Amino acid sequence: MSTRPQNVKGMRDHLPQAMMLRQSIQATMRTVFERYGFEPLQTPIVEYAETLEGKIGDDEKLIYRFETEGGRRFALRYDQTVPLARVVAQYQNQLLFPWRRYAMGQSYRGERPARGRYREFWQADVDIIGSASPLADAEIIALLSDVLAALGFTGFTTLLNHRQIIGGIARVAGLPEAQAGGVYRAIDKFDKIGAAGVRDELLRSGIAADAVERIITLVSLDGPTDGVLDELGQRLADDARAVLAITNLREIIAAVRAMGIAEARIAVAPRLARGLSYYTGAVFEAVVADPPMGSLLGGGRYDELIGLFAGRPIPTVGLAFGIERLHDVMTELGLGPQQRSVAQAFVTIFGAAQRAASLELAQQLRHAGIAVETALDAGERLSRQFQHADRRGVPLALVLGPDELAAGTVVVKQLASGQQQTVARAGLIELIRQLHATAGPDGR
RNA sequence: GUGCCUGUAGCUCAAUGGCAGAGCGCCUGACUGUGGCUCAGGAGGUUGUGGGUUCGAAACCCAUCAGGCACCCCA
Repeated sequence: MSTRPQNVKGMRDHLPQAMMLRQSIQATMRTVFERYGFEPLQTPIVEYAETLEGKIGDDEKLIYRFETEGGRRFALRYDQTVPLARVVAQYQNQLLFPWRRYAMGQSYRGERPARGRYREFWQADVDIIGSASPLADAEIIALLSDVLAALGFTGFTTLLNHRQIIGGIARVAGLPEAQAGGVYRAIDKFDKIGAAGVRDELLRSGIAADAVERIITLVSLDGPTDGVLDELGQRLADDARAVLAITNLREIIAAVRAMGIAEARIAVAPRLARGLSYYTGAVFEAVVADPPMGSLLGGGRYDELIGLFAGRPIPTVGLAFGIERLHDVMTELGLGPQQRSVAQAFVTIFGAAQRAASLELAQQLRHAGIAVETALDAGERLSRQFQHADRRGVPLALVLGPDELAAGTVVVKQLASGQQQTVARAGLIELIRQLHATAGPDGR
């Protein structure tokens, strides 16, 4: 190995500062997921290539594949939904449905990396497997609202649509199924290129002008949830599947309201198309206006995918949080824990004569549940030890010198302010906890 | 996968074909029980990498790697 050290393109190293945020994101999610009764599941990153092939459509070229000497073909998972389908099929007789499970882990896609998009990325998936009830959809939407709120987001909106509303729009415009895919892709860009841009794109793809206008009118619908649904109901009244879809959305929204989700948090958006490859019912995603970032999460109902593996229909609704995007956006917004160090206190070593006593003090604190970093060089000047602790972002430095040892006390110095106090050993743990509890927003 | 932009010290950036620099950061000391401030001094570069053009390349050309932006698609 003489080459320069270099991480693989599109795959990130997460240094401690970033990891503290990532771990807090995951811990927050785990707490909320379990509060909604979801159980953890973990599956291997590697699957047999055949398991993944034929499930996600044209994007199969993005799957990382490799082959062993013996000719076994493997693939890195592309998402956590297909592995879920495999697990459901494989352990059908051990699982109780409806089954709520969550999974956090990395997936891999050979895409061109960009901001908020990486070749290795973590997702947190939650799914309710084996229920067609609109209450299941509503549970997922309520959960995602709680997760985003718990992470500190205040300005997010969950956009809702339904696969059969989009399908109905295409059908009402008189488009054959073959042309529908292009229409979906065009209208999904609505937020990016606007109504005029979508109109241009549709016209350029050869769709008749009057059909284009009908589509634009429908996908431009915006405003209060019930108003949009009423309007859709009138304009799509001739399409039976769309009518059912609208009823379904009304049921979901009624349940979401019953769960107390604020009206401002949700919006019916006929322009939301998403990757429609396996979605069959409601689809949703959450977006923040500032900073601009693609969707933070996306999901929907897919009643057929798991059946491909299980051999019988298993209706499922779920979503995936994009941990990379949450991480990037939260970093830009300054959300999440601001602490720079996991350690709450730094135990200095005054000199060789106090080394043993300092180590003993550190252990005493650790066993009391306080995260402690110690100095490692008894010969280092105290000033250097303070400097090191402060640079590391440890809020407190403890000094156990000859005077303190003689008096049975410890000096506790708050590095941010420089204030220090001398406390009896008996009161030390209480003082540290107190200072930690009253620490400012930067953990100090 | 396609197109465009960028890459110089740890970081942010100068130097437009002619001696590789600044600010911040870092190290040492002033300061042997107290970091940040101040002052003095110091270290740090294969100009992403490889090739080419040229008397001479950080600069121009080609390739490659990495990052960003727009497509495509998505978390």
